[in-house]
Amino acid sequence: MGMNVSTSVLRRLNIEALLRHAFTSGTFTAAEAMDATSLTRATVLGLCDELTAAGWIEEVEDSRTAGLSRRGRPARRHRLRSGAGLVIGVDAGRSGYRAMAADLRGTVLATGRRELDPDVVDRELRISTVQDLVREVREASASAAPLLVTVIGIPAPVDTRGRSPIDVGTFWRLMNSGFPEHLAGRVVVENDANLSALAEHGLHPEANMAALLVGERVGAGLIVDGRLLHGALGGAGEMRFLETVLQDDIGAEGVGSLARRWTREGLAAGRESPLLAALPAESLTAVDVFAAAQAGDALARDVLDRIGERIARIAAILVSLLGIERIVLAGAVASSLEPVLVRAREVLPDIAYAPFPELVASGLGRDAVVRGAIEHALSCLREDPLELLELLEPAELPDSP
Amino acid sequence: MGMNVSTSVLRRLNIEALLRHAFTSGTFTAAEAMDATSLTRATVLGLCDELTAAGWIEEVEDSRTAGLSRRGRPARRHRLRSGAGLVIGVDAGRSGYRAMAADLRGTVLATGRRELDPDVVDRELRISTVQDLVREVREASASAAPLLVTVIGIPAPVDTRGRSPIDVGTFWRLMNSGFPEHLAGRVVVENDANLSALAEHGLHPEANMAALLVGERVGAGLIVDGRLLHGALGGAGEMRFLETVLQDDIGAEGVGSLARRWTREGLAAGRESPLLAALPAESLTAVDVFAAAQAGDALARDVLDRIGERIARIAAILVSLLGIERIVLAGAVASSLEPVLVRAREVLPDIAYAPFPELVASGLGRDAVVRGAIEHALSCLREDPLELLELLEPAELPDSP
DNA sequence: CTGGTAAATTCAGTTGCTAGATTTAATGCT
DNA sequence: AGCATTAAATCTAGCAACTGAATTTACCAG
Repeated sequence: MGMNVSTSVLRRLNIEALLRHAFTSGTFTAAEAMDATSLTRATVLGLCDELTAAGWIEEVEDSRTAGLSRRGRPARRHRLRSGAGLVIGVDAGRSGYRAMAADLRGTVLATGRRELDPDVVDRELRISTVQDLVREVREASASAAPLLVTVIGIPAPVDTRGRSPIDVGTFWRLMNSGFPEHLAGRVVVENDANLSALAEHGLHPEANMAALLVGERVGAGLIVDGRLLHGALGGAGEMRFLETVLQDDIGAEGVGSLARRWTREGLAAGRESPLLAALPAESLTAVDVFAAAQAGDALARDVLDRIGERIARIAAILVSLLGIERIVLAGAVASSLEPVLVRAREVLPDIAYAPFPELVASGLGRDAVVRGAIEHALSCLREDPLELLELLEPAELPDSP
Repeated sequence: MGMNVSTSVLRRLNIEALLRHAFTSGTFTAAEAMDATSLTRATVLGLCDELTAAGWIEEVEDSRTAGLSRRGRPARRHRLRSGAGLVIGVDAGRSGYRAMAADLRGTVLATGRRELDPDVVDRELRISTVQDLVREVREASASAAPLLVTVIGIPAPVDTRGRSPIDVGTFWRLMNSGFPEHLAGRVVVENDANLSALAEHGLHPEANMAALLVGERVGAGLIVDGRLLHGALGGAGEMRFLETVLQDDIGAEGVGSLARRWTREGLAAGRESPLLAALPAESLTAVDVFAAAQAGDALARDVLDRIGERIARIAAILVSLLGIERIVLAGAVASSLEPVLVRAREVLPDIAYAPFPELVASGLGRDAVVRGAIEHALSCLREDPLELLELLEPAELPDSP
């Protein structure tokens, strides 16, 4: 059809504003959109009709049927058509991948996962695994909607342009396996801790917050003044400095690693711990330590306390240097972290100044990164709805369904 | 005078784009503006005429007279009229104020200063001093141009909205003395270290850099991903965490303070230092220590080395946690800091990982904050040229020629 | 003086918004 | 049932402001 190729600047601007309103608010009336876009009713309704015809929004029950108004002519109501597009989030971790497909309202339609041998260094394999997984969740989502954005979280620094630095080994390069070139549509690569931060930010928006991804290593996703930080070479949130600053050689080791290390050291130093001593030292995990502490084991409790103190130190730095108000600990062990956090909150007043940051454990568990990926995909859309709309334009916008 | 009150959205947008181009590029031709704004020649020239009539831009010698083109009809050239507006920057320090007035191209037209007793706690006095000083530099600038923006740098945390937290004492509140309510026009309050960072950023733009203001206390201005960080309560750049992290009670003490402290401690511990021991302990300053080190005094050199090591620790944290690439040390002592920086660069490889940040001393000396204030004022204009244009509109933009 | 180049100017044509009048949809009161 | 009331949708003319193309201007070189 005769859809003008170079749609006027103004028109684009207005469509964008309306679409953004549709993304942010749920269902909306013309009057609300008029407030949001400062356009006339005539214009808003005209655009709504067009967007409806194009399939981006849909008309829902009017305000009276919905019980929202009593007098006067009922207002027509529209909302973003959740099925207008699909987004996919992938947590491309070291030892396994998780993916989710969601609609435009963030409703998860399908999930999938793959295990990977963390020690196998095979770029091709990682790429094809992600390709497979994306195809799988897309099919499982049973949605004919076009795939708008795919966000991939990787355990390596990522700069504002999605690139990872060349590290001494090949690890980062392996993790950031050039996904955009090997997947269809718009692909965004982001650091995993950053995505956790976005996930938590989505649940509880706060302008200055951090997510600490505490698995085998600690990595932070930092949100300051409402924006995610990347830094040179994507280095923001890197925690190696702890090594020299805290004058030990522990550095950025995470909860898993520290729990094992300090338990072994304690046992080697002859500490009594019937529960932990009974376990084979080689297969000892953080989960065992948490369980032992729960059961009252003194060594286990000490270990968790030390971990809590370390978290508190990190918190003290983040709150002072960056004005962080809320720190969320995420990762597989997040749900067990409460005893660690209790200790951290306890010592914080001794090593930092008020106001202290809120210290909480993530409720998202293993899904934090994937959820963040979905969240990020949706916020890309919210920020620039037109760009995406144009990505598909060839087939789109012609005739009403 | 029939200028439509609600000038069309599109028109505003285009004027803004053109004005921004005028701010960023120096002199420009219609063709350049067409590229920048993606408008037609007809439109660009129309807007140029209007803006010229309104006094915001001016026509300068054409491209042939300027020797820029040989063939064809010479292109008309325009540029921002530097005299169209005035900006003022103030460094409202604890013990004295400095101010500068500059035109729209950043050329300094006048400077002024006032000394203040740092121990006098008098809000009214501080306000009236700034009012005086602003009036003084404005008059000294001999410019009839309207004052568009005044930026004031203060030694207290300032959040994104220009507010300082209520501290335990009244110091911060005293520093942030509600200037916007007591000065004419648009007034922006910003932290002094942040302004130093902007000053350095203006001279040598780098997306990830920090300014360390090292006077009696250390404070950092942090620029990450090209943006200044503020954090909750304006706390970003706060260095108190050093106190507990480095396990000493020195905390955020600056070069001046540390030089005195460590020299006294050295002397008290019986270190030999004919040069420094000769000076009265009470009036000893950092300048004396720098001079002694220059003259070969061993104690003085040790003190400077220790300061250098401390700077290196801070650098190690900033580069790792935030991906900072360049750290500029600013403040009154900046010009003497080279020996400190030499030591800092020397130890950095031992306590941090490559790539190391560039460590340099500011060349701006005592003017760093005021310069940053001017820089910030101009970038406010660059970001949103229309807002300012509208602030004065009453007399402006009346009839078409 | 003429041809060539590159810009400025002019002007009709078009887009897409706004403002205001009119119409429509529903309820409540008499 | 009929009519007033409310609030929205729709229709219409009017207009601002941009684009595109044709035309004119400015200047140089030969």
